[in-house]
Amino acid sequence: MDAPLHEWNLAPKEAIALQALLAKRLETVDRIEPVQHIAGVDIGFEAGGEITRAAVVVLKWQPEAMQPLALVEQVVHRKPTRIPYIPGLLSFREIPAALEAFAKLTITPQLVMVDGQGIAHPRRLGVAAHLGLWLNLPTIGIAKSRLTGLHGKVGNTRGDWVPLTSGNDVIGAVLRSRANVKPVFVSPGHRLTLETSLDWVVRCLGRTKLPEPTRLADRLASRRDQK
DNA sequence: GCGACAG
DNA sequence: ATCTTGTCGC
Repeated sequence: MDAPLHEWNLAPKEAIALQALLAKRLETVDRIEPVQHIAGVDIGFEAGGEITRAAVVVLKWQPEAMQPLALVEQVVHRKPTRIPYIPGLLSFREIPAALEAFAKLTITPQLVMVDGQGIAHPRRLGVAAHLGLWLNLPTIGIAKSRLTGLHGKVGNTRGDWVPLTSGNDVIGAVLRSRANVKPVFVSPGHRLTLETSLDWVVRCLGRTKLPEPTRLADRLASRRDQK
């Protein structure tokens, strides 16, 4: 990569231009190694937003076991927040802390699930897509609400989904991950198709709304007694 | 000009 | 995201 990826304090105008450039580097086909470990990422804020907190969990994928996902590593990393939240520019605020958290891991996952959008973004570079480029790993965005795109009604059966579109493009899916609960917005980030992304999200679902990787990362982040 | 707007 | 208790429902 030779574009100024190291810039996390760009003015909004420059950040927006960089997103458009980086989006062209995303790989939209499956390029994923045999999955042995899956990471889940969740970023939150403390002290009125002054501190950014990144929580990363690594789960072992063992499809033949009764419990196919087992927690094997977890990291919580904090660092001062540099820029405010601006819709569409979330990755510039969250990724610095996420990268430092990943640097602390002893295991390198083959797949990463992120709390936020993948390509379901105005310039096709949500936080999951942006992070995928940095890590050079397949990523999937799982967001709890919509940022952009249009969609029809989703069935109420677990696994039902409808496409999330932008003009003639399908940029993601609205997935009913659990009956009677608001659906989640799934979109590929880097090195995966939407179909493969949905497969993995569904495979990682327990009886909860969020797939295990991001659910456990969320839970880890909210625990008040981590070191 | 008027809304919408991931976390 | 975060500030925050109890409470309704499967």
